[in-house]
Order: sequence, then C-alpha cells, then structure tokens
Amino acid sequence: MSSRYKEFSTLNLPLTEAEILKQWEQNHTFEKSISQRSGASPFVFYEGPPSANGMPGIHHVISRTLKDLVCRYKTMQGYLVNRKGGWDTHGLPIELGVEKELGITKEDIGKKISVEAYNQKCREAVLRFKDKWDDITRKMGYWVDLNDPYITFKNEYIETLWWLLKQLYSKGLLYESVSIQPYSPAAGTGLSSHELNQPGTYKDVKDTSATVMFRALQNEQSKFLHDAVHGAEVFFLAWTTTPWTLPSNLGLTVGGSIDYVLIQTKNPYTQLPINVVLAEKLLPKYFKPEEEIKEDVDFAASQNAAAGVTAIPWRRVLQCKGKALEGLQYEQLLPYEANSIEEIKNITPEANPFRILLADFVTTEDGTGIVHTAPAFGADDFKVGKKYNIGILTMVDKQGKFVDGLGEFSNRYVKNYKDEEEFVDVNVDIAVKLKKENRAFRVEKYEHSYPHCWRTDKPVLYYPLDAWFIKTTAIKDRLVELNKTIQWKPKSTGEGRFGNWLENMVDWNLSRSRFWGTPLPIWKTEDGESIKCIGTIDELNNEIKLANEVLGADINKDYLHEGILDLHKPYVDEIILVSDTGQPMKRVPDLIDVWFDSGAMPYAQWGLDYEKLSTGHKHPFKLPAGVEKFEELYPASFIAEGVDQTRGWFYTLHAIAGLVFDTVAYKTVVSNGLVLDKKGNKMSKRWGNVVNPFETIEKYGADATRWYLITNASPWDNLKFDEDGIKEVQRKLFGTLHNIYQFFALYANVDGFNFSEQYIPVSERPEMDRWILSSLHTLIGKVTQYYDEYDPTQAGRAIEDFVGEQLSNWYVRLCRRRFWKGEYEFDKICAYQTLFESLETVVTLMAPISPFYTDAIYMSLNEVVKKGAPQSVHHVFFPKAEQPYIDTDLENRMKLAQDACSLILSLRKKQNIKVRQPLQKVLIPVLNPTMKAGLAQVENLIMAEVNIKEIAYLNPEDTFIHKKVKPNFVLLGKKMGAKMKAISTALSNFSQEEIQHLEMNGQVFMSAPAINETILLSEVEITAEDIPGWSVATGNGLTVALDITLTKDLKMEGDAREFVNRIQNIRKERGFELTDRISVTVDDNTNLKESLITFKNYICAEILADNFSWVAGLQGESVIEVNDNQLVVVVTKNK
RNA sequence: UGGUCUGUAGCUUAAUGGUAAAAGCAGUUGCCUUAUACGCAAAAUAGUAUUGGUUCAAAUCCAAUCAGGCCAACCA
Repeated sequence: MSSRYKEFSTLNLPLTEAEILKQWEQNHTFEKSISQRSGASPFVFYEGPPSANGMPGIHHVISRTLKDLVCRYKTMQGYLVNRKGGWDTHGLPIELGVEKELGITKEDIGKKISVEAYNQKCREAVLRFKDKWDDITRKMGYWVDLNDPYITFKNEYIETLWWLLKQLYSKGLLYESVSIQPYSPAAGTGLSSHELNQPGTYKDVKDTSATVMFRALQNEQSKFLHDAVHGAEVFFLAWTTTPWTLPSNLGLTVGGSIDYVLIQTKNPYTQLPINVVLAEKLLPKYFKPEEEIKEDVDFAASQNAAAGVTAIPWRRVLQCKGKALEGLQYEQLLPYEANSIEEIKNITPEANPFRILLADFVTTEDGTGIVHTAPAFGADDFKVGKKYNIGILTMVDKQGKFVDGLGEFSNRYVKNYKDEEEFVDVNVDIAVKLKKENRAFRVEKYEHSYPHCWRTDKPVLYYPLDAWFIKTTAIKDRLVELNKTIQWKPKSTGEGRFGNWLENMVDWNLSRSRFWGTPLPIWKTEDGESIKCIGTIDELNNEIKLANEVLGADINKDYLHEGILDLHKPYVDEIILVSDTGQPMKRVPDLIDVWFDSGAMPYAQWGLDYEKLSTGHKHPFKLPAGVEKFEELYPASFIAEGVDQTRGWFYTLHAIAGLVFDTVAYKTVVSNGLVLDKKGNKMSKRWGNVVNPFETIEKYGADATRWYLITNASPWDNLKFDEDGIKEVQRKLFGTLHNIYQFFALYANVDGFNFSEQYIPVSERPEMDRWILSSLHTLIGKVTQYYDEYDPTQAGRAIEDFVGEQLSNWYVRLCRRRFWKGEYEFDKICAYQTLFESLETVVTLMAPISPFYTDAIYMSLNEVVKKGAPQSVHHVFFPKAEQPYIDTDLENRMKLAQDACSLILSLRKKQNIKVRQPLQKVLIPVLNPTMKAGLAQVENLIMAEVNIKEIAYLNPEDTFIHKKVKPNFVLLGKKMGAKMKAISTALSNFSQEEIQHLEMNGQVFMSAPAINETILLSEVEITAEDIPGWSVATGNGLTVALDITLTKDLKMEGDAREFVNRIQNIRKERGFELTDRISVTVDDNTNLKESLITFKNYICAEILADNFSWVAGLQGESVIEVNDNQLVVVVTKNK
C-alpha cells in the first residue's frame, strides 16, 4: 500500500490507457470480473459476429461501445455476464473478395481453380484481419472473450445448423420450390441482390413496349360484357415492356377496387371496330377527350374513313370494379406447340390458366390497369400465379433464347446477348405480328430503368430457379405476437420497421448457388422422389456406410474410415447416399443463406451434445463449465447492432427461435444508428471520408472516443462524427476530472489523508459537503435509471453536468481553502472524505462508458485507501442512491446561491468592479418566507463567493419592489381552458396594489366579463422585476441589487487583496512549496502603505509570511502593480 | 416506388402540448487562479424545413409537401 496518491502530470489519455490495459491483462481483470460473479443470476448477452475479412471502422466502435457498456454496467449491478465472441466467416463478400484477389469470376470456379482450392482460399481470407479486429477490441476496451470464439465455418457449428434445419424439415417447414430471381443469361448465373445493388446496375434503356389485346371468351360469366356490345368481341388491354414474355403469359391481373371501363372503339392499326377493357383512370393515356362519342353509333361504318385520318372515336359502354372481372377467361394470345394447354398441364397438372386474377400490386400509374402475368418472369406474377394456380411457362431457356416449338420465334435471343451485329429484336417482330393479327392496340418505344448484369453489362432477366425455402409464413402470427414481448430501443424500430416486415413476411429463400458456405444437408434421388435431410455428422457417417453397403464398391470410399472431416464443398458433394428403395441420392448443390449462420448463433455457438441428443433433450447443446441449463444462456437478455441489421440478424434470430423453439431469441434489442461524417454523408471508401478508428483512439484515447460516441447523440440516432467533439470531451470532462483528482492528490498527500479516520456521518458534515453528497446521490439515482432504460446518452450527460458544474466549478472551487487552510482536523477531514467519496463514486458511474481512465483514478485512490476495495472499478458494485443523503431543499437553496452569485458577478462585470474588490452590500427581494429562509442559509457562501460584506432582504410586503404576476400555465390552463388568454392579459395588467392584495389574501376574484373566476395565489407566479434606483439584475425568478459605493475601508481592503494575489504569483513563479514560510520587504515609498499596514495580519496569514518590513528606496527584482500603483518588493524563503 | 426515421443558432445537441426556445463548441469582449487559459464571465446569434389544420396554448399532435438517412424493392 502506497502512502501517497499518484500524481499525474498533464492528462494523457492514450498513455494512461496503455498502462491500464497492461494491468488488466496482467491481473486478468476481465476474467475476474466474470468469475467473481459466478453463481449470480445471469444477464445473457449475444455477440453478433463480425466478419473479419475487412478492416474495422468507427461504426463498429459505436455499437461495440454500446454492447460493452451495458455488459459492464450489468456486471457492476451484480449479474454474471458471459461474453462469448464470434466470427462470421461465410458469405458473398468473402467470396467476392477472393475472386477479386485471384482475378477470376464465379464461372472459373471448378475450372481454372478447383472448388477445394478455392474454398481453402476463402478459409484463409476469412480471418485475414482478425489481428486488426483483436487489436481494436483491446484498444477500445471492448471486453469480450476472444479466446474461445464461435466460428461459423467450423464443423461443430455447421453441424448445429444442420440439426436445426432437420428440425424444420421434420416439421414440414423446409421445402423446395421455384423462386423468381435475377438471372444473367449472358453470364449464365443468378445474381444476388447484393450484385444487383452495385452502382451502375440500373440503366435507362429504350425498349419496345406493347399494349396488347387479349380476347375474352364468351360464356355465362362474361355475358354482361358481351351483352353490352350486342354480342361483339371484347378484349382486355394489357401493357408490357417485355413482349418476349407474352408467349409465357398465363393470366391477367387486375386490382379488385380499381374501376374498369368497357370502351367501344377502333383498332388504330387495322381500323377494325373493337371493344376493349381497361382501367378508367388510364383512359386519357389512350383516348382523347374530344374524340369521345356519347351516342350509340355504328363503329363499323366509320371504318372507311379517309386514309390518314388518325382520330380514334371511342365510347363508354360499361363500368365495373376489378372484382367483377375476376375469373373471366380469355383466349391465349400467342399459341404454339410449346405453350399449348397440354404442355402447361404437363408441367402443372392442375393448372387452370388464362383467367383474370386479383392482386393488390396493380396500380393505375402505368399501362392499362390490367397486368400481363407470366409467372416465370416476375416475382409478383409468380406469387399471384401460384395463388390462382395458373401454372408456369418458361418459354425462354437459360441462354436467354426462346425454346423450340414457338414457330418463327423459336431459338431467337430475347435480347442481344451474343453481341450479334445482325441482331433483329424479336420483341419488335412479336409486336409486328400482333399488329397484323389485330391484337396490338399500341406499340411504342418506352424508356425506363432496367437492371443489368455488372459483369457483362447485359440486361438481367427474372427467371425461375429452384430453391429451398423455410416456411416462415406458417408461423407469421406467432412471430408477430412474440415480437410484441421484445423491448425495442428505439420502440419505433420494433413496431414500425420490424413489425411491418413481419406483417409482410414471405417465406425465407435459403438457397444460394455459391461455394463457400454452409451446405444444405439435403440429398435427393435423381427422380426427386426420395429426399433425406441430414441432422448430424454421426447420421451422415452412418448413411455414408449404408450407401456403400447397398450400392457397392467405390461409393464413398474416401469417407468410410474416418467419416467426413470437413462439411464444406466439395467434400459433401462427393458423398452419395442411398434411398430406402436403393436408389443413389445426390446432394442438392445449394448452400444456405449466411444469415442462417448468424441467426442460429444462440445454439450453434455451443455445438451439439450427442449424449443429450440420444435422450431426445429439447436443447441438445453443449454447455460451458458452470452452466447447468440451457435456459441460463437463452434467450438473450440483451443484444445490440446497427439498425441495418433489422432485416438481417435481428430477423433471423427471431425467426429461427420462433420456428424451432417457439420463443423469442432476445428480450431487449438496441439498434443503433449509423455513423456519418461530419457533413452528414454516409462514410464510404469511395468518398474517402472513412474514419480510421485506430488513429482516433491513438490520438484522443478510447475513453474520450467512447464517451463522445455515446453522449453526443442517442445511440439510435445517426451520429455525425466530428473529431472536434472528441477533443471537447477530452478537454472538458476528462480534463476537469483530472484536475479534481490532481487537486485532491496534492493536498491529501500534504496532509497524509488516507481515510484512516472514522467515517463522519453525513448529517454532521458542513453544509457544502452535505450538498455535494446530496447532489451525488441524486445523480446516482438518475444515472441508474438511465442505464436501466438503456439510455446511456442521458446518463453520460447527467454525469458531465455534475462533474463540470457541481463538483468542479462549485464544490471544489468554493472549498479550496478548506484543504489548505488550518489544521488537519474535523472540517478538513470532512472535506477530504467528501471529495474522496465524490471522486470515487463519479468514476464508478462513468466506468461503463469509459473504462480506462476511471479505473486509473479508482486504483490510484484505493492504492492509498484500501478499505478492502476490489482491484478494479469494474469489480465493484454499482453505487446505490441512498435516501438519507438526499436533501432536496438543500439542493434547491444551493441552486439559489449559484443563481445569486451569477447575477452579482454579472453586475460587477457591468460596473467594471473586480471580484477582489470587496463591496458592502447586496439587496435581494424575497417573495416568500421559504425563499428567505433558503437564502439565509447560504448567505455566507454567497458573500464569500462574490466578495460582499452583507446581504439585505426586501420582504414581500415591501412596496419598494416592482413585482410582476403571470399565470402558472400548466396549472391554470387545465382549469380555465379557453379563458386563459383573457386571464393572462388581465394579470399582466395588475397594479402593484393588486398584486399585493393577491399575496395577502391568497386569492383574487377576477370579475372581468370574460373571466369571472377566482384565482389562487398558488396558481400564479410572482416575480420581482425591478428595484427603482438600484443597479439590478434578474434571472431565474431571482433579482439582486448591488450597492456599488466604494468606501475608504473597502478600497484599502481591495488593495490588500490585490497585494496578496501578486505575492502568491511570485511564490508560484519561484516554485516555492505550498508550505514554505516567507519574508516580505516592501518599498516604503508607496500610496499603498496605509492599506497594507491596516491589513497586515490578514496579508501575512494569506501569504505565509513571518516577516513583513518596510525599506525606503528598496531595490529588487520584483516590481508589482497594485491598483495602478507600482511597488518594489523582495520575497525570500525562510529557512 | 413502398415502409421507416430525421429536419431547432455557423456546428453538435436540449426543451412531460403551457407562453420571452435551453446549453456547449466556434467567433467577439473582458477576467480569475496556492486544481484548472483544460478555466470564469458578458454580449451577440434561431423563432424550430415548408404549407395547412387541431387547441385557450404547437418545436412538440394531425395532414400534405420538400430534403436527407436507412431498409425493402424496381414488377406490367
């Protein structure tokens, strides 16, 4: 135990942090913070795994600070908070990175490089920046266990994923279906949404668009249409920008509540009379108002109109809602062998195509309000097509050309995918054919933005691809219900963004056709009749042997002895299983969505426990030492990530937990906003405005950075990152704290204070001490509440205010003398104990947010004062707000004193009178006895602080003061409502007599016609406004008047004080110790002699002078100036 | 395009629907110190993106618009 408090030189956060970090590592401070809580109730935290294949950025620092501070706080609250780290290691970004590095594309994999070698590369790339991540984790002070992290590419991890998938499969929640995905025929590959979001993907192109006519079948259901036009043909108009999808058409979709009209008109190309149906709102797009005909005329007669006449007369015949059209049938537009009804039924036996369907995605913005629906080539089309079971036709192959059996269009590319010079756009030919057949109503070029493949620059198609899905929609309602039990910060993300997402959820498309990821554990026979879903490695190994036994010789021969060693491609794909009927089964080549990896982390981080598995345990997962039940680790009490994870991790965690275990995965989730640059732009490498967290931490320290990130904006708001903000935190908060500590250490070392004296009960301490301790405990209460509400921003701001305003600027400043004056006895000990306690407590409150410097102070304090204190601030229990300490009245009257001082100082400033110059008197009007009593208790303080000799009070009944009255709007507003305006005006016009009357009687009846109400004294606020004839200042309901007369005595005292100040400066300049005694000699020839002699005793006491003498014509090195008088002095240190 | 969040002094943030919109930073002026120019004080700076509405009372509630962020999409 040291006997002296460590005294630091100037504040150097980065240096201090490095030392603390070393100590933490030597003393295993983090590990102990957990082991010390063993047996305590757990607070479960999940670490969202970062991907270590890129450099960490400042945005990682903010979300990790948030996680860290909650975990530290909960630890201090007495919980056991385990923090297992993890790494996300699969996924597209990693693959793309490797492809870029190797200079290859997806198509080259398996050709130029084997899948085995490629995956090996990925495995190496995955943890490329692990060192950097580990480094930032250390340096920023993020406490997480990185010794035993979960890693998503490990077999045990993948195995758990398989087990989960098998649970889903067994419940019938995992199924294969077709999904419509972006596909690049030129590159021969599907595109991920990530690839589609590359810049420049969407380009404006001009395409041939056609409004085409589908002929309605005449039957009972369509009678109302045909009757309206005397049995003539009726056509549905539909618009498309992709005529090549027309041979695959199987339906027409309308909006149920949209108004449609039947129009009698002529085909502009053939001039034949026709009747068409389209949305009423879109009539102006096709017909001119002036050409509308109201009466029933013979349209066929106008057929012979002169050539060149472009007018298209039209007439409304009938109007109906889309709902009325539902189920109407129409004739196939472009029938060929390949898309005959027999072929359609071949693919989908129960198909019932060529009907009108209802869906709510139909709008009346474009086209005709009737949407041509080809289920193969649009996600919406597919969805509505499936609902109505209209089948599916894919008349375009994977190269992007029409299939055989489409007549003249067979084998033609639908877009110029091969860069043919003679390319003739098949879309134009289709349009021409339809024009000739009286099936096109309008054909034109249409410019729109359309996605293109980023590799080949060719247009992308939406194409049906086989995929495996998780039937999340099956438990949609349950997921919505469970979500309501989750505490979201901010609330709106949970209710709005996440809630909406759940409401509009679709099944989870799990398939990815990539190479580096968790393989889908599903094997199928060639004919697809038989399917096996594998749940564990053991199960797979048994199946491997079984297949070898049944199918014979070479099957799985490499995997017979040790079983499978790596669950990745290509090995899993080499394994052939056998069906119950003896057929060989191959694995479905897909990988699963990486989001399943991270969403399954609550289970997979532990791995499967075979023993529990064999007994059918509900949670067959391994458990870390000391944990008895899985329930101690699940669900999470708290998780936090960026708001961009809403549809990512937050969703997959929620979905998997709901699907497999019917619970939530987390009880509280904080989604933090993004970090923008100081102009509010998103940080991106392209803009070069990315902030390097290493540099920031090195420059300003992790503590200041963390504090800034947390207190500048609420975590869920976006943060505009500005270095100047960190500087300010460093300077203001940490600088101030540092000075307070330094001040304490300096004097405590002089006096040898080490808290060995008995703890002095608060009630016995001086008012100032009771005040700061009361404020401190009020602060503890606030901070605890804010932390508990996951609102560290408010907690931090409250602490900042306390440290800066209360502790430093008021308590320490006013109490300085107590530390250096007088003997080491009661008052001094009180001061030390109080300041010690305040410092220790305040660093404890701050510790979760900025863990380093607070620990440095904590340790320094307790190196001298070891009251059996724990080794680190992170091991102590969070302070509790103790009611006995809290004295609200005291805090209020101190506030009064602070306000009074502030006002008096502002008056001094106005009059240009220095604080060192004493003044005689200040006048304060008091409005009620409470105020007077309060002020009276702090008047000594005020007088000392502003250097005034006396305070006089003006009583309420004193007519000397000008008062003003105004309503208390909160109270009166509710009661008076509409009369408020009149009351407010009337009150402001009150005379001084009326106000006094109100004060004496406690109420007043206002008889103005619009009011007629009695107003109570408690319902108004009376303020003193002015004291005629005095120099006054008003603020915060307080008024002060200053007597600025300078008497001779005051003047002399002022001189003395100035003199003291100059001598103190000399002491400091010469580097004297605080306790050194001195002798002072002053030149006899000065106007100040009278002042100095009068106050000689005071002066000597202040400057610790034993001798004070006068010499005429003194020569010396020090010439000082006191109130415009030059003066030579000689100061010498006494031996 | 849809959903959602945000918009307050030059900048960063405050303000249970309650009436001269509060701070800090930067700039200006002056000042203190046996902890502190990393400090203290003063003056100045906005009428709360816009437009309407509800209300005795709106930065705050409602609607629309505009701008920005995020998420999802881009489908005829």
